[in-house]
Amino acid sequence: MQLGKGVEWATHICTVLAILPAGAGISVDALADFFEVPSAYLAKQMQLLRRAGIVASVRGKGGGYRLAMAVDTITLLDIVTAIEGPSPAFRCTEIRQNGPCGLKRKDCKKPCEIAAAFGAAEQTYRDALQANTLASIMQEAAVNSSPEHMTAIAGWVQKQLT
Amino acid sequence: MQLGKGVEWATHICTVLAILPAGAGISVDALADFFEVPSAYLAKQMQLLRRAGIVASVRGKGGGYRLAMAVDTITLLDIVTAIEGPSPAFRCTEIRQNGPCGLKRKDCKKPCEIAAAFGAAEQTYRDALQANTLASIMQEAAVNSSPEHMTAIAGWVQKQLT
DNA sequence: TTTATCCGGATAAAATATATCCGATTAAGG
DNA sequence: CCTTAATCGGATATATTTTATCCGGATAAA
Repeated sequence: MQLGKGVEWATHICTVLAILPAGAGISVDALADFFEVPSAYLAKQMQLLRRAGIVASVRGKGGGYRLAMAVDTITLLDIVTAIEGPSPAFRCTEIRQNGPCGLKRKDCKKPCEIAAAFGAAEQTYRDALQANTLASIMQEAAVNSSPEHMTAIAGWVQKQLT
Repeated sequence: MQLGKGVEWATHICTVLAILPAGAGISVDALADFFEVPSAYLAKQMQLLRRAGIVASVRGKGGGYRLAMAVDTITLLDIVTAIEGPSPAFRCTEIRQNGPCGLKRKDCKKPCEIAAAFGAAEQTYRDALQANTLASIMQEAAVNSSPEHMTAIAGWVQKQLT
């Protein structure tokens, strides 16, 4: 069970978009350079974020991506769902309906105990992700980072806008 | 992010092994028939369970698989870890060390806030799975199942032992 | 018009999940 | 001892997903 790389990329990128001046955008190529990830593939992940309403894009020269929501309303769950889709990790194929002792479909309106347990566990996972907003992530990062690093990032962002 | 089918299969199969008379075993082919899953592939999953110490196998005629641990000591987490391996779903590739503002490796002894948040969320998931033992799953199933279904399964198991 | 940028689809390579097969090994039973 | 039944382990094959690239089109600024 693995999350795609896009989840890590998208989350880090949201933290960069979060420090953009209001109204400004930044290009996919610039973001790809910043993290040294393939830009063509990153572009795909950015489109997923856009379709989820997390970021917005502006076409044409001087365009780019910016956040489309307030940082305290974007959660890690939002990002994961945007990139990975909403389908749960545990796939119940209803094998209890198979074989010589298989149950009839009408007797399977409720999920089996196993599917229920996995579903509940995944819900705790989603809840934990939802408790982390982009704002809270950035606040922690601000506490843990050196001032030099933060000014370096701010300087790089500034340079992209010229 | 998806769990393999083996997780579902293995969990259901453990519930069948749990109702075997002490010391008895059941073959992979019989288990595959019971759930209508491909036996050759199921055999692979059973080997993973065996290497994890969850089940034991007896070779030769009359052999087969049986549980190797008490039902109240086998958790869903044990089964998932046996089948899927121990590696976490979120893969941190340390992209904070990349690019023009990349951090030095020595400044990255602690995981970043993003990796930490995902790690904590996965821990809640594992904790939730660990809270479900095979015993508790079977107790719930006993409450929810019809007596007819349970006797049908018991009868099928009996037939395999002859 | 030129340049920069996102959009969407087509395509392809790589990795993983799914599935099958077969020889080796082991044990029960005649 | 010999045959038969059964698992083990490795090799192999197929399908699906992930990762990645490319290109033509749309859009907007200079």
